[in-house]
Amino acid sequence: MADVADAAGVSRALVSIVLRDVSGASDETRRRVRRVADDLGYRPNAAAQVLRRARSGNLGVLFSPRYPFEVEIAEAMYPAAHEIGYRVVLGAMTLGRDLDDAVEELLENRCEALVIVGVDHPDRWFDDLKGRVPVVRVGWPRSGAAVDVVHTHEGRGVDAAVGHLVDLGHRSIGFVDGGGFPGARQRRRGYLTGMRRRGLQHASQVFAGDYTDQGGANAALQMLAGGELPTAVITANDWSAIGLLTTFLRHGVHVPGDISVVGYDDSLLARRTYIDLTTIAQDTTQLANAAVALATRRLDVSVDPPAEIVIEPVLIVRSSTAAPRLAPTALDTNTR
Amino acid sequence: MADVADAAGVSRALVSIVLRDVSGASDETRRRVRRVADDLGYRPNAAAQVLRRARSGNLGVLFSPRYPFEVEIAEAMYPAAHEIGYRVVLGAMTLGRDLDDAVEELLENRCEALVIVGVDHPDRWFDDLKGRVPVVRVGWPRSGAAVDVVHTHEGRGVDAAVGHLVDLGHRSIGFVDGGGFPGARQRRRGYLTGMRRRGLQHASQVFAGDYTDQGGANAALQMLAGGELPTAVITANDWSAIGLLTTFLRHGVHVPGDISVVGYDDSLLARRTYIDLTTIAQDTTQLANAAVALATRRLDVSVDPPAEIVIEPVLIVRSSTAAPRLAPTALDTNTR
DNA sequence: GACGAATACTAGCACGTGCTAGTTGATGCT
DNA sequence: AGCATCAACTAGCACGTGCTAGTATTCGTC
Repeated sequence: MADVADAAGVSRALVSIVLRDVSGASDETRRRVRRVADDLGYRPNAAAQVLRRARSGNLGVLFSPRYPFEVEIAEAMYPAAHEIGYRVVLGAMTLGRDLDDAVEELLENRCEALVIVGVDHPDRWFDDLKGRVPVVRVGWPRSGAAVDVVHTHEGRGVDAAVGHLVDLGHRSIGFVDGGGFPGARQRRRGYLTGMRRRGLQHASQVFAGDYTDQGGANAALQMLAGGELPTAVITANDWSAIGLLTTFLRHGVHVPGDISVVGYDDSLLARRTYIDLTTIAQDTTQLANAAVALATRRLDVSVDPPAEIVIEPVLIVRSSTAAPRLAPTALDTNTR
Repeated sequence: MADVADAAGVSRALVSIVLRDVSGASDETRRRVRRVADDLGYRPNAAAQVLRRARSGNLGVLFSPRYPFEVEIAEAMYPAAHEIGYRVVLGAMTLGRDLDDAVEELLENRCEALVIVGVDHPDRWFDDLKGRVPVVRVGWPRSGAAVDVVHTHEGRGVDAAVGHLVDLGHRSIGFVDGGGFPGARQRRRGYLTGMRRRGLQHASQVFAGDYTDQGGANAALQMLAGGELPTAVITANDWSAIGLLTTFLRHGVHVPGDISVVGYDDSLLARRTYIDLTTIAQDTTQLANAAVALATRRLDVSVDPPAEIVIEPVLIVRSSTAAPRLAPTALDTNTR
């Protein structure tokens, strides 16, 4: 900056004024300083800016790159944060780099608030962290921790899926569970409640799962081994649905001919024409905007009661669901 | 830091000495200062450190979250960078946030070097950028730009795949192209050369693709529409293979019964038991280590000739490839 | 022509840290 | 005792920026 000032023949302070776009410089000087800065390839030093300014403008986003839905949320954080003048700092949790490492780094970078996507940790941990920096959890319903939370109304989405399938004529509807992952319990509850509400509690079947495609594949194998298949399956997320669907196809079970499949998340994969999965959409843009809103609100007023923003899910009907066949078909489960 | 110094009854400089773990403090004081720092929840200010130190220790990694293989590379950068005392700063290219924005941000964060994963841009752009900061490209073979490059020996991997299929007895082997994406041209050339070397140039068939699952799915549809299927297909990457494979399954074409499929990358998805894809492995750990090595070498000696590190690919045989059926089968392409 | 007000610009401190150049006090050696 | 050496510690500057408090200069008004 001093170089720019010298080259333009003005003071360092004036360069600062011009580059920050605040009043206090004539249009002509403004143009000259801008030109000199460009010519010299000047680039502001973010470290010095953070040091000097009270605020860093950094918003830390913690996520696991190996879970595609978390990646989608992280992506959606960019426009959401940018809109209100914050910049996103990604904190990836990968092998050999756990949550604590990632948090430590973000705090050292003076992130003003943290958005934590899909992390399961003891309430106490969140309470401790919350004492040091505003924290917003995304994708996980309110727990015992007094932390701001944004999530979709998990249960209602699954309930809508049950309704959709029942309307199509299905009665035997299975559910692939999400294990201990974010929102999984709520989705399972939504399924069980939805079935009960329609007098189908006796037809409820929950299969183990863990939000991964592999888990979905295993669930499919379990169904195939169990004799009679349900006529429809709702899965805890899209990835489970992909694994399940692919495994069914591999065994000659047609979707939706033999069995209907519903996912959850409306991830990019679900929209592919060759998958074309009926699924429950979580609006990542809305989730991200809400998360940013909560985080920045905490910065202004340190309101005590933790907030909870619930986004409405929307059922997206594609071609992986259809009416069940009237007569049960002999299944060729030995195809491979 | 001043607070810690006051609380411990020592000077600020001594606290700095203790926390940086350099000589110049007694063991007893060391312990006391450490305890006080912990009690006060002291956390070094990264901005101030960067400002004061000559070097930031930051290594910028540019990638697109929507391409899973790039995400895997980015993940692998963490241990590679950490090992030599660098910290990774992720620069994500997403919708509405292009390469230039991401680069700008990383430079403002005073990244000492940039690792650019799978970006196609004019040579001139890289040459310009290179003038400002050391740049290493990952996953893209050397181009006209005088920039350090790390990639696998693309062609050799595909050639090995052709050999594997020919050994199994295949003669009609198709290839799904990767369009203009990183390494695609080299992979296609490897295929064509591999076929020619084995006297099968007349049986070469290249189908359009773009490294996406959707592209693979389209290629499969094109093959199905084209009448006689090849007995095996090599795809430009795993995602193309997934789309292709799923589409085949959907149309009642069994893999590997009716057609063998080979991918490229050995991504996490290829390893799933329900996919179990024969594929050409790119060692992300090796790629990441090489990238870090090149980047830091540039920092020490500004050597002129751009370096190129080529990693050997390895063919991983799984269950998506098998010997072709002797008699051509009537294909039920109307199943759905 | 004097004066207040507005405009255009500058001097210099502060942010939190690393590091150089010290100072102090103890120890060993002649 | 006198001196060199060393460990243990401290004072204070510098990094690049933002911002407050200031100084010239111009302009409009009576």
